[in-house]
Amino acid sequence: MINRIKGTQDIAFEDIEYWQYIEQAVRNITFRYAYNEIRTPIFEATELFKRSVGESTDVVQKEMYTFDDKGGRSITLRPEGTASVARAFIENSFINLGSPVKLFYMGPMFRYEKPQAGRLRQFHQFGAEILGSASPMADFEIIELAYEFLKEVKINKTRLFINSIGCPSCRARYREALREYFRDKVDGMCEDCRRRFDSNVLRLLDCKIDREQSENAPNILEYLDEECRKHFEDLKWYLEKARIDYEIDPHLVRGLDYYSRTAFEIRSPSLGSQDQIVGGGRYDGLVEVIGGKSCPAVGFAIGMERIVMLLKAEKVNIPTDRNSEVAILATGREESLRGFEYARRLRKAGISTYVDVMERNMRNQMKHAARIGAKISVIIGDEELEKDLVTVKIMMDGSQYQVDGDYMVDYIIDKLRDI
RNA sequence: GUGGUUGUAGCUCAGCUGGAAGAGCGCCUGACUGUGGAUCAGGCGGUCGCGGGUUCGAACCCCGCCAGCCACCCCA
Repeated sequence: MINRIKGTQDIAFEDIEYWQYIEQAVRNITFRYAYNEIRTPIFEATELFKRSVGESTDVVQKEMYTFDDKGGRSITLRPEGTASVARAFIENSFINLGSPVKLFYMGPMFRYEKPQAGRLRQFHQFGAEILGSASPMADFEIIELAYEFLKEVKINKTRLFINSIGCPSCRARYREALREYFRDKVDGMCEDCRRRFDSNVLRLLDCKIDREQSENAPNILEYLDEECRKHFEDLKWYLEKARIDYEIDPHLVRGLDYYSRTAFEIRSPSLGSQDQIVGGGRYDGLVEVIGGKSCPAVGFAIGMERIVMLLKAEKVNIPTDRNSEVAILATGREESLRGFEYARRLRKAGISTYVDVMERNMRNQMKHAARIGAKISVIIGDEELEKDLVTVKIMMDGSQYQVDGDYMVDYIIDKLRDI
């Protein structure tokens, strides 16, 4: 027996309905916000992710699926979507389409991590990006879009956290202040913190073990320069006016290197420890880092399996169109031939039609028709064959009607309307 | 990557101190001569996660590995 790869999943039947529901919501919301879909390759040159995500991040250091292809090129299965979008933006000169460029994507991402509920090695993200606008209006729209998406799929109990991590120069000053603050504390802190003191001081803030140590730490918001502060104030103003509740979390430090100024997350109390469903922020430096002309940008990514988990946890009703509408049951060779003919007519009329292909008796065909949720069964036995009739059975109440074969399709369309 | 926990039929799970692999549900078939969700009967289906070891004998004990789950790390 060959099993699926660790951290991957097969999605079918009941589960696939959640995905189709979510994908439909993505299409609805992005259409209404006038975003354009982009599909990039799921693998890219390794260098792209090293440069954009950041050499020092966990994603690049230990979570990438990287291999050499037969030409000796280092290839990596994309661990996230933004880098590819930025690359495509530069490579195809989308900037000439007029700024800003609003894009969305959805699809599989790959990270070599230890799986647990809500965290997989192949997982799926829906993301949106605005490239070309430095305005807090763009930050606002991105957050609003994520917010409206959650409303669209009927997830309610979420909390939005925002922060600003400033521009590189604010951050440099803040880093100094943090080092000053932690200098005499770090020896008593956990091993990770001691390591991060040098490599990434900001990360000391969200250490769960040494939480109390950072309680009185300097707040990054007090180290923002005038422009960054204004940007953050404007974003908050738009959020407040739109009545989108937010909480400021000065410890919110996004993991990926390319973020600047706005960082935000949406978390849900209905999930376990993997409770973050949306992560996003501004990444004004990214496009330049991977070789384009400097271009401000902001975006988010939403974890689709976490949305599925939430829909289940919150018992959101998912519409289903899985049931076939009509099942064709025939009792013999000639009858079956006629059955296929009638099935073609029904399908041509756009009706989902199931044909039994098991050569079993009427009872068992009927049993199966009921099982798959057929609303109507069309019975073709020797009598119907001879008289060019069909017997139409309404499964819900068991009522039956003999109908001329030529009128069958119209008759069934009519009946389906009432069911 | 670290720690904990679980793994027996498609699903949910029994299986005593180590002594012939089971039930319910589902699936297929029949009772029903052309009619479903009911009943009854029969059948298919298991290398007991995998591999070693201990033992006369292992689903059960020991070791390793694999996979799921939980927490950490990190993140969506």
